[in-house]
Amino acid sequence: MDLDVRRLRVLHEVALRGSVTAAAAALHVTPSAVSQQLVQLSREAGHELVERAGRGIVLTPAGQVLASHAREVLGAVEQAVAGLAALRDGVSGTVRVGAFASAAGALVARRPPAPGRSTQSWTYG
Amino acid sequence: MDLDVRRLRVLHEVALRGSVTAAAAALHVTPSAVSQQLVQLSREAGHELVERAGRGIVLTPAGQVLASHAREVLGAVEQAVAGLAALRDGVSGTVRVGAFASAAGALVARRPPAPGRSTQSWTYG
DNA sequence: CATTTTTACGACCTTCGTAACGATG
DNA sequence: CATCGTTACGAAGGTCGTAAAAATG
Repeated sequence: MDLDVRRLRVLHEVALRGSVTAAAAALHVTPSAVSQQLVQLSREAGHELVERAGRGIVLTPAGQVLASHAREVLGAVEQAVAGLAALRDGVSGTVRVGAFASAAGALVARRPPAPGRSTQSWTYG
Repeated sequence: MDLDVRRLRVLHEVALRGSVTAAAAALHVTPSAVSQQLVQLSREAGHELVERAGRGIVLTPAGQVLASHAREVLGAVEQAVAGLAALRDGVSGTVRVGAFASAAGALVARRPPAPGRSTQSWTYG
């Protein structure tokens, strides 16, 4: 039981758009896939996350709580991806820090890695 | 490409323990599985994350950066799980907020949900 | 009856362990 | 040569789409 990112994204999208169909369209999958992921996620979470309301669905309180946490997780993942992209573009990194020290410093508004330390993580982007 | 939580946990464990074998033991899987997950993760990340150093391995700078972000993601997931557990134990939730208002207030050291709002997330545990 | 969600089912993909191999001190 | 990491490969499990069914206004 690991609360997979993919499933959390599904829940987030359902919460955001208010329907399985709309979430499926946004995620470029079928409503069937979204529905199945929700079943699996609620099994993992130990709570019913959505319930039918008329022709659509609404999130249960547990679903709203988990959706809120899902946004945190997705944000952290997004930051990780941004960190890798920054690394790829040479904003950070061992070798290029010296070459781009001043430019990087202005860009990130943070101190560059201390000399002698081969790597250091700081705010990028 | 979604930077799966399971794979980030593998990287974190490798970073923490300094070897594939030790990480595999901690995760109750074989070194083969850890090695394959690292290959897949580095493919997704677009960076080499580890490199052989003598008989063991060391993280590359990119690996260290991603491992740092992995800790953020894992922390967020952990909070989500804690949130669900708290919900299951009745610390939060729509119906029980009124009944346990003062106890919950003391327990969480935060204001309880405003009356009239059916749900609200705040610090628990 | 149109729309939305869910379920049954099969094809495809992923992941793991075993076993063999390669690398290193 | 003992130990650590990687690769080949097959079995087991997971995920998705199609199609059919169920629910609702």
